[in-house]
Amino acid sequence: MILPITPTATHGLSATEPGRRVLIKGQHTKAAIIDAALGLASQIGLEGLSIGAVAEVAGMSKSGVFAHFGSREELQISVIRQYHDRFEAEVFYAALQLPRGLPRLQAMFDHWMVQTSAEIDSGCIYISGAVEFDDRTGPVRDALASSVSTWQTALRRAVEQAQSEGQLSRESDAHQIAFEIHGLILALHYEARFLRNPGATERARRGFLHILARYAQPSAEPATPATPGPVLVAALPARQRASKRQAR
Amino acid sequence: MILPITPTATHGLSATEPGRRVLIKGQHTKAAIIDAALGLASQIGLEGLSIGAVAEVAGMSKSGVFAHFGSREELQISVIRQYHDRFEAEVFYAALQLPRGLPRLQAMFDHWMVQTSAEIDSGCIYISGAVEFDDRTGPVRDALASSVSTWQTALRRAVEQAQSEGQLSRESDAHQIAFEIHGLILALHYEARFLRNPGATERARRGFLHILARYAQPSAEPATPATPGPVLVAALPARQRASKRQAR
DNA sequence: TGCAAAATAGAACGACCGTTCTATTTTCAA
DNA sequence: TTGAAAATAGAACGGTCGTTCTATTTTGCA
Repeated sequence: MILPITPTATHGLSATEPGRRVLIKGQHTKAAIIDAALGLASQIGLEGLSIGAVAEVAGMSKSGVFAHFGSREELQISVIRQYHDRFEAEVFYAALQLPRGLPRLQAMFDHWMVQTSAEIDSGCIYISGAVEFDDRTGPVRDALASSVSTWQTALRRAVEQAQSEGQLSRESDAHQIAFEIHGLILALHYEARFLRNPGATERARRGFLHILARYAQPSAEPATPATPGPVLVAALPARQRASKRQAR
Repeated sequence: MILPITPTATHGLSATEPGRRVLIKGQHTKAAIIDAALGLASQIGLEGLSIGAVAEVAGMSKSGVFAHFGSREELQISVIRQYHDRFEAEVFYAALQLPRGLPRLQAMFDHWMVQTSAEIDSGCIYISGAVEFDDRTGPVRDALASSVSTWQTALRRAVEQAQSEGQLSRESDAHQIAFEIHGLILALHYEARFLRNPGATERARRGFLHILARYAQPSAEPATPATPGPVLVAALPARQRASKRQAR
């Protein structure tokens, strides 16, 4: 999956010959700045990102940081791009190792949950950013929306594959299923991070199983949700990792 | 339902005798300021609330606005209290007119959806505020969290009543159901307000019906919750007073 | 009507912001 | 080793912010 975000000078092939590159020092520094900025933005939001604060964390001067980006917006976009890459690697690519259909969809949700749970302390810029750039326009909002949309499309495709595999009802609406899954993640983030309610993780996991049960194969429509029993809960292995590296 | 928010000088019984009060002009002004501030905070968030901007909207001087609150935090808290009252009236009290159990729960969700849909343009401070005050402490966060918790408790109680009425499975977890409903509202807000995806409203509505079906009492009529029709929504008179004190 | 109290305005403060400009230091190919 | 280019620092700018202080106007009971 290719990023829809337009790449800029980030990718570090340095001049002279194409093919031979020496990572100039400035690019190491820039990467370090972006890491620091991502950490900061996760906590206080993209809007809270001040160049002075980033400079302090990175151990540089304001103007030193600024020179790498040319504007605060470009710094914010770099942070979004970095988050996109990380999210893609740890949630999307990691799940691609499993066979398409339900296992892959389950893995996507699991990794998404792991990511979100890790962000209960750090914060998620896909969520905070959505609130901050609700009614704004411009390149930062565009980068954010495009990044989120890419992920949503991938998730929806996984649902559709589970339908083609005959594991989810073909009559159901993949958009609808993705929407309900997204709601679980948002509720998890809200209740765990803001309200500090324990148990939110387990509720999100159960909610996912409910959705699967609700849309499970029986071609018949809604009504009886296939599994009348209590919760059916942790039926599947709460997490399965084939080989890939752990999230953190 | 009593606000858990500690009341301050807002409630306007003016001096001399208790019982006789003349609404002094300052209190009218203060109410107008809070209205202006709520409108502003809905759009740009509680953190974006600047006294200068509020003053401009209210047609006053910065110091004139400031004098009514003594601090920006107190202004923010006043805004939260005002939103709380409005939300309570239009979502909670309005639903109390319907018989307890499923009809009332359905009405709560409907009014919540109406409220949220109206906020697709204006924004919802329960959602934006949660992101802004995630990892902060202090009175503003406390007021916000307390207000949200009050509503969540009311929602959960409505679920429990539907269980006692035999309309939802008694074995199911009311907390879990409320969590899933909350997720739908959050997803609606995210997709409609940030991503501008059409169809989010319909998906939230369907998701709610799915939840009801999933937790329906196996014995009673499942799947068809009261009114299968499209909107059913703005049926009730958006507000009623007088009988306030019920609720428990 | 008078007059204290309340309400409001206006200017100024220190702090932080993004950005610009100018030096200085560091890097690295020739 | 040299020297141009890249990287970084530091000071300063205009702007906005919450808040304070002081002065003026408005209010509403006696």
